[in-house]
Order: sequence, then C-alpha cells, then structure tokens
Amino acid sequence: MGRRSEHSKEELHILIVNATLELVREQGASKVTARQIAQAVGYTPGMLYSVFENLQAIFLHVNVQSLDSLYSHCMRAQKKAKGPEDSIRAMGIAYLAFASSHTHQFQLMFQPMPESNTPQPAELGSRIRALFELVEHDLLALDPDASEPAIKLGARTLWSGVHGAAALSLTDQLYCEEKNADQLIVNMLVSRFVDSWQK
Amino acid sequence: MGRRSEHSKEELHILIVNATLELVREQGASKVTARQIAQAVGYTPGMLYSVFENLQAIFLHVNVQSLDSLYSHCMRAQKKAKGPEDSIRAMGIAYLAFASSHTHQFQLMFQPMPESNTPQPAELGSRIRALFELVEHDLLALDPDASEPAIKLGARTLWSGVHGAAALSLTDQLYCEEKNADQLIVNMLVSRFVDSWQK
DNA sequence: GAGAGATATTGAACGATGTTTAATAAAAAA
DNA sequence: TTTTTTATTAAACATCGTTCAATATCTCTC
Repeated sequence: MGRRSEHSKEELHILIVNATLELVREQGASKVTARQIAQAVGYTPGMLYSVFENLQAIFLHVNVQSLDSLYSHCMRAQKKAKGPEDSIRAMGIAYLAFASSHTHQFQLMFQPMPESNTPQPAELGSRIRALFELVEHDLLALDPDASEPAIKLGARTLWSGVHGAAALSLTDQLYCEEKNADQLIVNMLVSRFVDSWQK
Repeated sequence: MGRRSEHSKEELHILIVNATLELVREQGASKVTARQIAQAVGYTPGMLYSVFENLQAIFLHVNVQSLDSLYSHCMRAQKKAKGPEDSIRAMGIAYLAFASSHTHQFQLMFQPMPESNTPQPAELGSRIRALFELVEHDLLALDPDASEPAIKLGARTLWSGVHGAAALSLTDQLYCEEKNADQLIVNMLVSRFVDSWQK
C-alpha cells in the first residue's frame, strides 16, 4: 500500500484508457467495471478517481480512440478509391465493416451518454467533423459549384443513411431477408444520392 | 405481508409495464430501478419477478408500447398527406418529432439490449415490420412496376436515413450549424431518393 | 363455519456496483 | 536523519438486480 508513482499522471491516463478499450472490445461497455479496469492496470479502483472524474469520463476517452480508428478506416478506403462516387461508396462500406467488426466500440460511441456534468473531451467533436469532411471533399469534387452549406448538408444526409444502416443492422432491426442487407442499402443510397447530386 | 391478489397476473403485467413506461418517460431507462417500479405499482421488488423474468423483460414490453405509439404517429402523418411523396416526407418528419418528444422511449427502443437469454417478445418484430410497410406502400404507389425485393430494400434505405438523422440529432452528433438540421436532412433525403426512384 | 392446503407477496438477505475518504507507505525536501 | 508531502490503498457507503424462506391471506373440503 502506498507505493509511489512508477507512472506519471499522463502515463496513467493512457494506461487506463488503453486497458478500458481492450475490456470494452472483449465484453462491451456495459459489462466493464471500475474494479476490472483497476486490476488490468495493476492498481486499486480508488486510483482511477485521481486521474478521471468518474467512469464515464474514461469511456469518453475510449470513444476518442475509437473515432480515430473509424476515421483511418474510412480514409484508407477513400485513398484506394477511383473517383468521388467510388470513394463515398467505399467509405460507406468501410463504416459498415467497422461497425460490425468493432461492435462494442461502435455502440459505445453512438450510445446516448447519460446526461452528466462531466464535459465531453474537446477531441470528440473535431474527430466527428473530420469524418464528415471526408465526405464533403468528395461531394465538392462531384459538383464544384455547390454551395458550402449544401455540401455540408449533403454529407450529413448521406452519412445519416450510412449510420442508420449500420445501427439498425447491428441491433437486427432491419428485418430484411437478404444477406448483407446493410451493404445493399448503402449501395442503393449512394447510387441514388450521387445520381441526383450531379443533377 | 402476504396480501393476496387483488390483481390477476395479466393485470399486474399491464400495471407494471405502464408504470415503467411512465418512469422511463420521466427519467430515462438507465435511471429506472426495480424498487421504483415496485413502489409505483404499490408492491415489493420481489413481486416483479413473479410476473417477469427480469428487469430487461419489462423494458422490452415497454418497447412494444413505444413502437405502437411511433407507428400511430407515422400513420396519422400518412393519412393527412396528399400523394406518396408527401406521405413519405410527412412520415419522416413525424419520426423525427417522435424521437425528440419521446426521447427516452426512442433511445430505449433502439439501444442495443445487452445480450441475454430472455427472448424478445414476438410483438416487437411485427411492429417494426409494420412501420416499414407504411413506407413500402408509398414506394409501390410511386412505381407500380417495382419488384417486391426492390421495394423492401428501398423502404429500408429510406428509413435508415431517417433513423440515422433522428439518432445522430438526439445525441448531438450531426455538428451542423443550421437549425433543425435533422428536418433539412430528411427533406433532402426524401426529395433525392424519390426523384431517382421514379427514374 | 372450522380446519387444512395452496399461493401470492413480503422482508431480508446476497453479491456486485460506482464512488468517497481516512489511513499509510514511500518519495522528496530539509 | 528527520520532516514534509503525496500517491495509493483498504475499507466503508449507498444502491443496484435478484433470490428465497417465511408468512399472511385466499380457497377448498368437510
């Protein structure tokens, strides 16, 4: 008891978030407990509260990491693509793939956080915006004359569809016979949207 | 202690679900406890377990009620509408309105339930399907020659967009300057989709 | 009606949860 | 070496979902 810091506060921060991320991946956020996290980093539960305000704050920082992963998945898809429409479609499919291969992280990211006084880490907003910007870039390429508000709205419209398909597919609420219904949906969505985007 | 049934098991079922629904509306599902529900119906927590397997089963039945509400909201919107495109748009807006006026119910419905052995009540699937059928009906009216799979896929594509907009808007993850961004999104989505649907 | 049997409901317990805090052991300063 | 500071702990707290023996009331039988 009382062992003095082998790790700085910043190191502990990273250690805790990484351990929690791992636990979330394995079990889902709802099953991860403070005692589990503490054990994973080799400390006592009380220590967590000298680094974070509460458990929820830890989960929010896990979300920053998850958003980074999701972003680079989509960016990789974009890089491989030939042309803007292809890019949007590839990113949509990548988004679906991330949702189904990192289910627990995805659910934690888009789960409504119980309202609390702990503020969102500032990183969160900027990462989501960055994701949207990937789509905006392609939409601008498809129609260089489009106004900025129109492009922003277009990107969000498109991405609401992709996100909705991912979310409903994860919770088995699409009730569609077809295999890979989510991919069919994203394909249809992108085709039709891009079609009418170019007018 | 030991007061004998003034209510049949079916009556208790209804009593419990209604009380829980009310509590969910007020506080959100995550804050509703077994002891609260028991107190609201004038019993002891243990009694709940003679009617339901566990708390989650109660919440699933709350979802059946919520889906019924959501369905009738959308259906009312459809009835007032003039023509299929208007109908789809009106239902989309109604869906958004329900999400923001019944936030806690909406979040409970589309929250991933922690995997458990308690089976979904059979009512749930049929109600979601009924919702989709409202959209399918309008899509068929727009293009009577469309195949059934195409219509089903179309309805789910459209509704993924509407649902995604509602979900992201509720969690403040649209990051859009415009007021009522969710409504703008649904409008854009429906316009462009219907446009290309009729070819 | 009285007594016996059945059962709906309770009350109290269990283990686990997030979080707080006084005690303490170890590092740093003197 | 002694003193001061502080990171970490161990233990406690209130609350949670859930279980179950005990029991008070109902129902049935005679």
